[in-house]
Formats: sequence, structure tokens, C-alpha cells
Amino acid sequence: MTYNRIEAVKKMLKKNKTVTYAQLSNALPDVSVMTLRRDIERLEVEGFAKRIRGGATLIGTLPKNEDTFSKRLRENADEKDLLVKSAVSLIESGRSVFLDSGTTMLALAKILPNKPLSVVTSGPNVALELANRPNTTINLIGGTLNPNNCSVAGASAIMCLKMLNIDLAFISPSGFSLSGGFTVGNYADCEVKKAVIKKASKVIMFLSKHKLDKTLPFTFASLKNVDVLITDLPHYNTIVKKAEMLGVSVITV
Amino acid sequence: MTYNRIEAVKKMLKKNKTVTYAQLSNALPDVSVMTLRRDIERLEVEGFAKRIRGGATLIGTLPKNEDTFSKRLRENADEKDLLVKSAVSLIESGRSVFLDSGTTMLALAKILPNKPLSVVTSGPNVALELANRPNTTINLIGGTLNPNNCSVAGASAIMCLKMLNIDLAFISPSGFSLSGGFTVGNYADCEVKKAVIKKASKVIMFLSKHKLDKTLPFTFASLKNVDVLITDLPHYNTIVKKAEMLGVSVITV
DNA sequence: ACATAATCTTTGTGAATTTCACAAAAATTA
DNA sequence: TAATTTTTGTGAAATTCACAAAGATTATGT
Repeated sequence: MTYNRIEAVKKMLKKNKTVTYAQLSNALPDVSVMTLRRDIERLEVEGFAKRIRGGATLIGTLPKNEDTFSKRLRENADEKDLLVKSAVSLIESGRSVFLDSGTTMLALAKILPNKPLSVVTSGPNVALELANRPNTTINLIGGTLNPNNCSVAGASAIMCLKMLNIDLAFISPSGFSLSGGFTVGNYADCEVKKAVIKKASKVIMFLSKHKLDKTLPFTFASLKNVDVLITDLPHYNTIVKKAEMLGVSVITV
Repeated sequence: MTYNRIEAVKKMLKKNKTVTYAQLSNALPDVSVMTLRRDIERLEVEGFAKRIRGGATLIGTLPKNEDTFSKRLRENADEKDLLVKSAVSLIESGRSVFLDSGTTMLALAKILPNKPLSVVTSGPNVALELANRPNTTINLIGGTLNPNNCSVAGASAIMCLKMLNIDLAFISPSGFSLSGGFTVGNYADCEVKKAVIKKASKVIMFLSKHKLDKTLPFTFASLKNVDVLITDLPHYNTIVKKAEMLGVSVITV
């Protein structure tokens, strides 16, 4: 699969700082060098790598203090992929879709179908991920950048949202518990998510088991605000049951 | 003689608009193709020609379809670094600084001093580049993403700008000519730049020789709107003279 | 001023690398 | 199932690179 291969290339790059096409080809003998070349090209566009003669090198080589975001990026990557995969079928042509910020949404952005869509997002990296899709118009809301989760928020963000309409809102919380609801660690982000939920005609919430029983300071929603819950919890789970009782349509992966 | 040969190459370029190495080699059979290649390379650095596969084309007569951002990223990287280097000394602690979108601004972002700063930008990638600087608060304006130059613009952008104050605005045009002023290829971007210039107490404009005599549809400023011009043109250049006459303080690199 | 050496710049060459265009295969959508 | 898009492989053409040879320039001693 393409995605896995590129992740493997990324991993090699991260470990070795620089790799040659020979090394890559050695580690991934099933694909042609041209393909690896194209993979590296993608990573360069993403700003992840820089091509050098014969191979590539990590961008920003002098490892800046590894920021939390890029760390989370590789955590539970497979689970995230699984979750977001079942989201794409909900997206119809011509819709106005809100994509939250965060690693889960970046994963969703990567596999977003190339239909005519209007995407609104609070994640600059989500926006850039979608940048070269011909059929997608991308609206990034403004605001102050929170480097930890690559999100923008604040007064500007709220104002931008007022100007936009949203059919489907895909949102991913930092934590969830039955008592505290869906929570996030940052006031500004919380306000943005609230504003989005208010505007959206349909709210699709992701809930991975890793987010369970983490309660962060700011609650932006409870189960009853959610229209569709996509989760990797088993269907017999208490939370799932509770959600269904409240009329949420639950997708378990 | 080297000089005569390069003049001959120039002449051919001027006449034909574009030349192939085959044509050049045909006209100048005494030198190797590699030498002609190097001649063209020089002319490119001078901003006179642009290398294309198999030959070169006159600057200013490029095929119109704007080439993609990632490609521009590699182009003239050294010149860009040189330009932006002389910009950092203008940035004082505690200021509110606007960074335009585009490859030049990305280069500036990379070497931005790690002082306490408030950065406002219309480039999502510029924002992300600065994300993990502890002393910098980053404000991204909202709007519709233009994938060609990685900029956001539109009504949201203008509105966000209204909420922000700007001391220093660093702006980079897509083209410049004495008649057309500073131009850009896109209406929304043009409006954003205009709004920034209106708000900023000091406008610092970058002008690389590669931007010369490219006139794009939308003018957002003329020389008299500029406070500081940073350019790689020689000090005796007509444009530089004109700027100085208008009271612009010019920095040549 | 002249010749000679030392240094720097330009040029040619071939091998390694990269780009490009097009066809085949795989995946996605209708 | 067919139609369409995306990904991949292939080989030819173009480009880059490193190094050596040739040429030009500067320095130095006589």
C-alpha cells in the first residue's frame, strides 16, 4: 500500500537523518527506484525532507526539540487511519465540510476523496495537506496558532466561522469521559469547537479508545451534541450504549 | 573570448525568445555544450534568462500558467536567502511583524531571530515554520487557500487584519515594473496586501531581479508606498535610483 | 621589464543522477 | 461491468557533478 510505504520511507529518514535511494531500494525491494524517488518528492513538498543528490535528508536536520505534535503524529497511526477511513463515506460531493485540527484530522485529510468539496479547517497543516487537490476549495480560519496541536483559535477564528456555513463537522477531542464529556486542553480551541458545533448541521465526532478517561480542563460538547460517533470501542461498550440511547448513530470500526 | 560568447548567447535569446542548447551549439560550434550550459546559468543568475529543459527562455516571456509552489521553492534559493538575511536586522524585540506568504517569506521565517515577537502571516506554511519558537506568538489570518503560492486571502482575511496591529510589514511581490508597480496574480491576494500596507506603520518590500519586468494583473502598491526596499539590483539601477528619489531607503545586497 | 612560478578561472569530458513522457497496472468511481 | 483516475515502471533525454586540462591573471625574483 502506498501510504505504508511512504511511512516506511519517513521512518528510515527519521532514523538515519539522510538516506540514499540505494538504501531505500534495498529496504523496499518491491518497488522501483522511481517510485521511491516520487515518495521522497512528496515528503519534500510536505516539508519533511529535502532532496539531495542521490537521496534525501531530514528537513531541519538539527533536531529541534521534537515538538509534541510530530510525536503524536506517529502514535497510534494505524488506529487513526482505521477511524478516519469509515468517515469518508459520509462525505458527499458539493458539501461544506469542517475538519478540526489535530493528528486525526490530518489523517482524514490525507484520504479525503477528491470530490468537489468545500473544506473549512482550523488546522494549517490540514489545509496544506489538501492544497493541491483540484476539486477542493479550502478555507482556513484565522487566529492564534497553538503549536502543540497545530490549531488556530481565538477571536479571529470565531469571527471567520461566522462567515461560513458548515454541513458536516468532523471533530476530534483530546479527551472524553462520561462525566466530563468531550474535552480539550485549551480555552481558545474549546471556543472554536463550540462555535463549529453550533454552526454545523451534522456533527461527526471521533472517539478513539486512547482518549478515554482523559479529562482535560475545557468541555466543548457532550454526547447529545453528536450526530455520528466514530469509535474503535466495541459495540457493547457502556459509552457506545449510552450514545445509542441518546440517538447518536455509532460507527464502530 | 568569454564575454563575446555570452553576448552572442544573449543576442540569440533576445531574438528567438527561447533557444535550445542544440541551436546554441550550432551557432557557436567552437565551444562545448557544457560551456553554453554554464553561460545560460550565468544569464539566469543575472535574471536575464530562465533555464528550461533543453535550453533557456527570456525572462518576462514565460509561459503563463503559474508554476507550483514547491517548484518555486527550490528556484533561486540562494538569492532569496541573501535578500532575507538583510531583513532580520530591521526586526526589533516586541514588535508586531507581518510576514507575507510565498517562498521568500518562508526563507525569512526560517532565519527569523528568536526574539519576543508577534508575527502575523497570510502563509500557513510560514506559520508552521515558526510554530515551535518559544518566544513568538503567531497569528494566522483566515481565508481561502490559494494553493499556487500557499496564501490565504478573501473576506475573512481582510476581517482578521482589521483586528490586528502591524508595526513592520514584510511583503514580496510576484512581479514589478516601473509602469505597473508591484503586482500579483490574484485578486484576493492583492486585496490582502493592500490591507496590510494600509495598516502597517512601516512597509518593507523585497524585490529580487527575477521579479523584474514581470507584470501580473493586479497592482497592490507602487514605490511610493514602500518605506524600505530590499533588492539584489545594483545601486546604479534605474529602479533603485527612482526609489531613492521617492524617499525609499534602499538596501542592496 | 622580462621570465617564471603560483594561483585562479574557464573549459571539456564522462559517469552518475535526475527529469520527463508515455504505457501498464492498480485503485476508485460511475 | 465499464469508465476514470491514480499510481507505478521504463527507457530515452537532459542535467548535474567532479575532476583534469587549458587558459588567463597575479605575484615574485632577477
